[in-house]
Amino acid sequence: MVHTSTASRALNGETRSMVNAETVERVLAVAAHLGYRPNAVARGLKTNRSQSIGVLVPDLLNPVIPPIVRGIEARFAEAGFTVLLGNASHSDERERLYVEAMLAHLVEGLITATAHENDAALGLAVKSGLPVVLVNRSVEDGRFSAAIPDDHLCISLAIDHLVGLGHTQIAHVAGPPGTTTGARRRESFEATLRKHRLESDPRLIVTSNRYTEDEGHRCSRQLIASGRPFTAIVAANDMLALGCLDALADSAMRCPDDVSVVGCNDMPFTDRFSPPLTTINISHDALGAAAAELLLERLDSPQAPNRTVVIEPSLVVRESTAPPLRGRS
Amino acid sequence: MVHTSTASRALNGETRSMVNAETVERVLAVAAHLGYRPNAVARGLKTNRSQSIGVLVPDLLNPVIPPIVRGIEARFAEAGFTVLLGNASHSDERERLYVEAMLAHLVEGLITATAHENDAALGLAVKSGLPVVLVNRSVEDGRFSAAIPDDHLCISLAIDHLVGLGHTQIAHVAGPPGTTTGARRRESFEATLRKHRLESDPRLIVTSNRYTEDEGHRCSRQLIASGRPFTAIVAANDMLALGCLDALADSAMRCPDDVSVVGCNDMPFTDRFSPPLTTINISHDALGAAAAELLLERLDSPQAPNRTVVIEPSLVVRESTAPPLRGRS
DNA sequence: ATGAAAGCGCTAACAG
DNA sequence: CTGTTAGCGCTTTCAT
Repeated sequence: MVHTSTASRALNGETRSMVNAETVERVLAVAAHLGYRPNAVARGLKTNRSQSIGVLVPDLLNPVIPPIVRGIEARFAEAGFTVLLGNASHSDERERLYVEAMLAHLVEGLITATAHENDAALGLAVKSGLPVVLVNRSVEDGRFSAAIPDDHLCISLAIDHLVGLGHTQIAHVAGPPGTTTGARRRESFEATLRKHRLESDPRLIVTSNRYTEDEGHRCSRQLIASGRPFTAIVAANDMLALGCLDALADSAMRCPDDVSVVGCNDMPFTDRFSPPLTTINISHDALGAAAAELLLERLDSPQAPNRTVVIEPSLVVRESTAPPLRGRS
Repeated sequence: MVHTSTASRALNGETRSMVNAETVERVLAVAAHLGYRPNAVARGLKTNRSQSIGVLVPDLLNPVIPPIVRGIEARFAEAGFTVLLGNASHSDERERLYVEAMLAHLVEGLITATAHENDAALGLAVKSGLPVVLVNRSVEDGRFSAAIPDDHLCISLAIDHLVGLGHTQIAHVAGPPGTTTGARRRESFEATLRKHRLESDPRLIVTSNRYTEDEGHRCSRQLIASGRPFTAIVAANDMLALGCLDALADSAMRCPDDVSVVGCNDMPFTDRFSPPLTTINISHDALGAAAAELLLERLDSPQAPNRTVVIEPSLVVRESTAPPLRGRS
């Protein structure tokens, strides 16, 4: 027979060295025989380490989210952590509730893809001393580590491509200004046009309120209704781009013959749309994996300074872009 | 001042009635003031109720999975439970690891979309006395409650539609035989053809090994190579249908002119494919919600008999189906 | 190298 | 109605 503390030491890899090799073997054998499973809850209570983290997402149905979650989850599974998932459904209230629940379950850290300005839930997490890493979206202050795409490069790849095709009248359907992706891509849009010495007409920039097809549709209609000529649209993401395609079809404008469209994200099946969408590929898996790595780093050394990992996007040319037709405006 | 047990009783809705209303108020006020958050881990240790459940999925990147998870998660969030998510990546080993981890975290139940024949992880969960509910896929024994689509209706809706259009030579790209969706849909395919008094040619049924585009492609090529004439394909799901579309294009056969294709699931964006895919809509949200309800039921009354909730699918006609061309075979 | 004892934060039984 | 006591299963001093 052997006492519980010895057994505990034998079972735990970190303390195994403290105990006689032979005893270790005996304990392990008996444990296996009994189908003993250490109780993570009891351990967590004692050690304050639940071996779990929280992952908060705005909407699982947004196609960019599952690969991010997968990336996070794969890395943490490897590290022996389980993932508590919260789908905030774009509700601040539910977001807060999830953070509360995760805190109650003593998650050791939180990765969130929900960050937006004045994020109360984030404030709560920080106040409670919970390590937080941002993924996909960031916020402007430096309180967090984050894994984000290079928003500027996303837009400049799109514009460079269009300019290379000969476009000079390029419109932008911008993302929600409360998100860094929305705000930064919009800034980059204007900056990149300037770089190409193209005029940036404010009427050719319409801002969406959400990243949805409907909003893309509404914004594009507004663009068309403005009467300002344009031969290409850069949409802040693929969902908006889809809405653009619909609006063009409504107005009997052909894509890419009359208007080229570039999306962003390269979500699944964009290659199968009609026309197949030219877009900017972002590896959302890599985003998730990088966020996981950042949080693991932070758990390891809580004092380390915040870091931002920037994932580099790439242009994917398909059939929604073509040179502008001559003689049209 | 008031003692911890009184505070505990005041804080807990179930026992609140045991304590003076005025005291309750004082406790609540102080708790709020202190930002007190009950420690779910400690409570779990004492009560053996972790207020969490496990959700095991084969692959988050499969478009039918996120809505299922969302459905489950929404219902359980409402009930005050958190969700531990495990992405098994089609690996039995990882599946087992997740079940172990979830057991260690004392989840109160498990919902899994990974069920397949000889599922070791499921066996482990059952042996450990963990309530398990199956979603999307089922297994043939009666050990589990399950929320599944009406597989037979899925296929008969597809075939009825094709027969209505005039097709008589209908092929089937079947799903993996180890899954109930694969096996049952295949049986239903043969049964429904018989119902219509159509010959079921074994060479016009090809079985895939996984629900992927590639497998759909491979199976369709095999169908074409067989030399047997057919004017329509019923694919066991949309991913396989996508592969069919590709294989037809490879062989310079047009869809729907030469061959009609029907998928199953109505995953996101199927309406935007070229051609837009005729398919069978299954509400995966409802599947998830039903599974959640079944597990909650079970947690409430552990002795209740197993139930299977069957979600009714519906036909969505788009442009990948048309009457067969006359004079062709 | 192992045993003994205490305690993580909470709740449940038992008094009072 | 409220306080006291004990203990969930584990880890961690502290002794031995």
